[in-house]
Amino acid sequence: MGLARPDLRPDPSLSRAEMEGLQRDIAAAATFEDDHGLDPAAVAVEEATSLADGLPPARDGAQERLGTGDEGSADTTPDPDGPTVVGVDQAFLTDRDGDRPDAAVSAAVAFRAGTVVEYASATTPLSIPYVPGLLAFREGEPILAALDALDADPDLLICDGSGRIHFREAGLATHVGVLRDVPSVGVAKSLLCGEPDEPTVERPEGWRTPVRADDAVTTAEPGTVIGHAFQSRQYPNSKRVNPLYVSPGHRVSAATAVEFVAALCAGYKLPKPTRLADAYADTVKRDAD
DNA sequence: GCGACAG
DNA sequence: ATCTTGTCGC
Repeated sequence: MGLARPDLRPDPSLSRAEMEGLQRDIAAAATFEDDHGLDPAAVAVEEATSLADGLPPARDGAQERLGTGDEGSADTTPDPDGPTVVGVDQAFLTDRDGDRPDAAVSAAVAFRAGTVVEYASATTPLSIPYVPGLLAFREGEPILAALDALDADPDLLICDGSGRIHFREAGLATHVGVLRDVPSVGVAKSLLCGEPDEPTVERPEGWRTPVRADDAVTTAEPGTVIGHAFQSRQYPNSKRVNPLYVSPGHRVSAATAVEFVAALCAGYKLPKPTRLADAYADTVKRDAD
């Protein structure tokens, strides 16, 4: 599957102003409404049962297909032809004294009927530094490379970062979703911009509140709902867990984006596709040492 | 000029 | 994001 919008693909030599202009074009091409035909219940993963949450062995190849689910058991509604949800995340190799070039290890983990069906990864040299608001220019290409290494065709992408919760409504999830024209959702662990309707501290599991555009969001009317703060996990006692900030990437509404994430967290803070992609990227990274 | 800012 | 061991709690 190639790019749906090659005209919106960033050139590595863009100036900052040009990157921001491209983000406005990407936001204009994005759809923040439901256009996927997916039912959150159909993408749900099994609730955490025991300690059976392992990873497969990281092999030399860039990808690996699994014939049968190797984690958990698809006892409820084992629909082999159900929608494919893909989680993407990255690990980084930093340049300690010129030993090796800076690089990103991107991992994509595909789920169907609540279980893993494929792992893929790609290692990409990094040139652009991290700049708040321009994350997609650093991580977008590496993520697309990992998706290229995946045989599965994603029906929904779960990205680690913001989507519509962004200065120009074009965060990482929106960037990747629009370029591939795949429904996508952004899941961030901290808030880039916007204002939650209510304070988010010490909320019970399952709690959520809208995040509205504030003055920092230059492309939306102030007050527009651009995402949600969502308490995916909380402990009865002791330490408190921070909420997630969920926002539409492309072809998903703010309300449905939270429903997808709620169906994918299964008792953990992060969606399972994200957790496994994170762990797989780390595994591949370690093997590179 | 300062603040504030996903990963 | 990354540099890093143990440790407290469910």
